[in-house]
Amino acid sequence: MKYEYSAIEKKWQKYWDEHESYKVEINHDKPKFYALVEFPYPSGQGLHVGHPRSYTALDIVSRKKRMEGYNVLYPMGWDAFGLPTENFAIKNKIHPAIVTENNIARFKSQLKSLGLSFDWSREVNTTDPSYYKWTQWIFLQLFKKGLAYKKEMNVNWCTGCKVVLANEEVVNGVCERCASPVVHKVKSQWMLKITEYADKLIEGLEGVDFIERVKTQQLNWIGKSTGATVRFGTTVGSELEVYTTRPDTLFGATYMVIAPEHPMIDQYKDQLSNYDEVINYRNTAAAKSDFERTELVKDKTGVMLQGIKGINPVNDKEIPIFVSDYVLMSYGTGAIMAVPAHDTRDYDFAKVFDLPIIQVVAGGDISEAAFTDVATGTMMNSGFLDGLSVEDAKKKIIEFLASIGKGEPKTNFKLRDWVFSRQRYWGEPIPIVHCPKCGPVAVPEDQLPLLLPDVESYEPTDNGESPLAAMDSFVNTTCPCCGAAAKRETDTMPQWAGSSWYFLRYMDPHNDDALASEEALEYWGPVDWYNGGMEHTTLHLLYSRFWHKFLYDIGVVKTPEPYAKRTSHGMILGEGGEKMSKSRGNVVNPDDIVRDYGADTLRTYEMFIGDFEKSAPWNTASIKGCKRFLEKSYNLLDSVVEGDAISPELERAFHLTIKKVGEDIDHLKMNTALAALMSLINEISAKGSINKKELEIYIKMLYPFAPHLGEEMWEAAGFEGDMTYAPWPVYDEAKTKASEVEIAVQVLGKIKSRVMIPAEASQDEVMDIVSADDKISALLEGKNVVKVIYVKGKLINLIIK
RNA sequence: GCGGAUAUGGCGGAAUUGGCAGACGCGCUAGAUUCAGGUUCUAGUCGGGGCAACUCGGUGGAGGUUCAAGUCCUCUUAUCCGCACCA
Repeated sequence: MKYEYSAIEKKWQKYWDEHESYKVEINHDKPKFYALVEFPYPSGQGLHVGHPRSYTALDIVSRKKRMEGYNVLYPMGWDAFGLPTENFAIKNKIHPAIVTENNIARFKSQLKSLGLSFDWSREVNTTDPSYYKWTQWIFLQLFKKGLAYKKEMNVNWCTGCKVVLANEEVVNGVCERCASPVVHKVKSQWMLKITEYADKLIEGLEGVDFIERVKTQQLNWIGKSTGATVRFGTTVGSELEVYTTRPDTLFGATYMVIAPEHPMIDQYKDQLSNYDEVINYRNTAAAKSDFERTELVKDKTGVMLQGIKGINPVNDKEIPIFVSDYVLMSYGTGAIMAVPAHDTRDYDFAKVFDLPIIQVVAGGDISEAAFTDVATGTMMNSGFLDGLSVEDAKKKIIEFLASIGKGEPKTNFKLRDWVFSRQRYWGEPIPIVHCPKCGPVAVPEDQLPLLLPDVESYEPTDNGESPLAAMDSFVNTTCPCCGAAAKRETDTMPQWAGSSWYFLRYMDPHNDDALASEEALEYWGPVDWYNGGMEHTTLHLLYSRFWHKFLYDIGVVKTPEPYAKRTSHGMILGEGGEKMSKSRGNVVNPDDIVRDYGADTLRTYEMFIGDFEKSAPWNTASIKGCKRFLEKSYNLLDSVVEGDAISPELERAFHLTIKKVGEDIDHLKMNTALAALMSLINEISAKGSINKKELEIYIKMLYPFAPHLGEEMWEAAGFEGDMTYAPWPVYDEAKTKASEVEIAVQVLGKIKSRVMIPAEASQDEVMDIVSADDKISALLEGKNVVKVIYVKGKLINLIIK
């Protein structure tokens, strides 16, 4: 029989659609399993071959879980707000909603052609007012709890997209999306206090099953450090507060540094004899782009303040204060105490300006480099701290500083609050009214969703105002609080908003009274397995954990963490091993592969391509191996014989394969699961026939990988019942063991022979068999066996003299 | 600079976690089938030596631990990915 993949795949896709095969409802009689993949941004380019890698992997997991009796929720939706759509709309004069609709239609038909077992009745779309109603609702809850606030601040302004970017979206000083230079602008922005959740976001990582590098990246991004604030005196009377993680080195502080933007510069303008020089330096530093600033890391620059000195609280010594751009206004207090002997950056600076370097922790060679090891050092040159370990010295100095009112313990984070405003059209309107009397007021919840108005032009404005600001009928309103004339907020939310909670909406997507019902949240939460890309570790994953933790705190969701388990897939690269991109011209379109080889072949190939977590280059030539494997599987139907039990010749192979395939799917090792199935079919081919029972088991194992083919074979072979819920085969551990095994015989660690032995043989019995082996007995001639190492069922190693 | 990962045939990649390196697939070679191309089937395919049984070498490089190392330790090289003056 010829494997007519195209007809088979269309037939079953239609069947699944008509029968709503993967639709699920709450069912308390079954254990639930919630599998989630990151929903795509429906771009104009259509599906990329990278998308199916993640979707197919969790599709396989989901299909197996259904067969194991789980009530499986595997949903899909659209993260559809965003700049590319808006830019396309501007360029082609089509409303972004229409563009979005078209793109979604294309994506959906592409996804359906891959045989993914999504419950399409739960499809969500972040741009749908019935969806963003709840995005806005969550924002209002944050606002009411004081976690959303407006602030005049220096923001990252992308000169290309004409939009404010979050810190997370700026990469090496350029826009992550369009690579245009990013400059700083002062604007009033909505902010979300993610920093308030910094500790909870760290603590929550302990209880979840995330791959290690995801946890590490989140920890690094949050960047918690513990130390102390220390208040130095100054010769102009006031105090200068610094943050340090090394209060133990206070005796070694030989100068101080403040950031160029530090307010004390202007505060003491009159006392500064070189004020002009300092301001000059400040302007030069400000003119440097983020990119230049990072490029010039090694060459320290700065200016000494003339007329003001710092006073070390521990010994009352006067020390100079410098202005330098290696100190950032945005971290700590914008000022540091410099301990060149024990900090690399201070050391570099001290060398440039020829400043004294006083060693206060023993160890290392201070003439060569700063000594920064905190684990081994002992304090020296430090008065009452001398002889203490670094750790003890930290405690003691903090106690001392506290007792004289000059300092206390302090924790700092690298994480900043989330810049939540965007001056663009295609996003959720922020539901706030600005009243001249009452200030910013929440739009009443019964008025949600606050709809995005139809506007003539979506063009971003050069002055940085949102396109919505030009629309008077939207802007002018009355204050919900006092009724006075007021103006609406015209900023919209960033794309990350809708994706920060979409997994909750899947649980109950059509609910108009709540983001999801209590029952649905209780039953489906948390997500049992979430797979997505590494590129979302510090953005989406962190943001959505933050929102979820907030919703937990206000009693909406039932678990403190949204995702019980998180895995990541590697990228699919172009044939040459480079990233697939339009400009390189190496993009593979999944539609072509489906047309030329079939969806099941594409699925199988993407799973077979290599280790799921690593990137792998695409290779069209290799696909045919997977096609052959599916053809061979299909051709099994031609050689079926009767039989209601696994035949003895294949018994062990089947039990081993059931075990291997099942375990490999659970660990996302799809490549080796497929290798095991290929080996099994090779054994079946060698035997020449397959019986009914064997075929049944084989189809069940093949089905999660190639569901269309699985269904077709299941039907053709006349098996009863719904393939989707056919019970997953079980193996018998005892039957995976062979009665006889071949072991390697080593002499002095080198393999010299192989012998067959009974699997349960003792070392003495094995020795008897080995001694009878011609090759070995020849080697043992005239020698003494001084030691024998026997590894059961694997090898025996004879040490002779 | 700091942190993490990776390095195995011509290629993608396996190796039950210290126990027979190269599973599975691609490609390649030879043969069969076919008018031919494609398909399919059979055999072979890490390198050196040998007609062969066999033998020697071999997991980026250099050392080490061990009866035994792709796997553990030390040093080193290359590539990729994070972070990047966070005090």
